[in-house]
Amino acid sequence: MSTLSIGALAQRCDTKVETVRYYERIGLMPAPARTSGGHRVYDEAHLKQLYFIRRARELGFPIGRIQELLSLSSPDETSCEVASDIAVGHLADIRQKISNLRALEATLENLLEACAERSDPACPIIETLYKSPNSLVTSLGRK
Amino acid sequence: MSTLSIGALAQRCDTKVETVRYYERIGLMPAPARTSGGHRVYDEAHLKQLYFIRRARELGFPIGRIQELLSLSSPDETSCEVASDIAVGHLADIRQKISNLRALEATLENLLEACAERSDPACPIIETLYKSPNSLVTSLGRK
DNA sequence: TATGGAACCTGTAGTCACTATAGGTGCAAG
DNA sequence: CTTGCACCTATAGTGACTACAGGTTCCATA
Repeated sequence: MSTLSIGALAQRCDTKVETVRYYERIGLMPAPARTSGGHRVYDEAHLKQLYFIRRARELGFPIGRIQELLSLSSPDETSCEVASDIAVGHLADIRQKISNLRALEATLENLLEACAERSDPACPIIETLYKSPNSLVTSLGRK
Repeated sequence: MSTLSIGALAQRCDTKVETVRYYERIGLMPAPARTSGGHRVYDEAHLKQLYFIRRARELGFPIGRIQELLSLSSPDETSCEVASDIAVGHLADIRQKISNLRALEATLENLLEACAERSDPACPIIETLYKSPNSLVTSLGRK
């Protein structure tokens, strides 16, 4: 029954108006009805879908994966297994990123410690960056 | 004495040729000499600078920060303090990212556990994403 | 010296997920 | 009826590259 303008919809989902239009442009949100003047008119179904999208984005799912998740919305066993697979893959990505960032963190900590303790005038950060080309960071996983 | 083609330079720094040209275009690398036919000719100084840039990128420094670090290359105390400040800021960014990712990791783990234990036919991942609009993830830092 | 093919050149567009701007139009309250 | 905010489209910008198209140069071999 209740309809929403794009601004009201965006506000309810903690999104920007431009983002909603962007989702429509890329086909992530369906095109809504329009007023005679051309303003977009949304309904409850749009609201639910935008919630879904925003929550999935909050969890870091890329838009392609969200498309897949949206296409699984008939709740049977198969779709849950597919959704789990998508989430497992995403979790693996997140863990890889965490471990890469931790390696960076350790390296930077070491460099800063060297700066604090330095005796000669050269800056250990600058010096280290100029040094030989083998990897600074102990083990960065492939992307 | 020794000079390098763009391909040789890129290979030595584990970079792609296109990336080297990109760095030149945005002013991160100086424009090198050219052969009569227009091919770029690099020297030792370019090699060192590209090493520097790639190592800093490996550490996740954004290009703007690398510009700043490059401008500090006269090694006196002041420059070391500025470099440390840049690194401290960068370290803070990294730690923020790590903590955001850990929150995501925990949320996804919970969702996957719910999928494994589910009794009704609905998929907990899909269901959760459709639910109310307050934040799924316990505490995500701003930015 | 001729030639073939790899490496190089420029310029442009695509990636991801938005964000921002310019220049205009609709709508609803007062 | 007017004001002014919300809305509209279209386009370009972000970061750090990557990829392509269509052409040119270099150099090692025959």
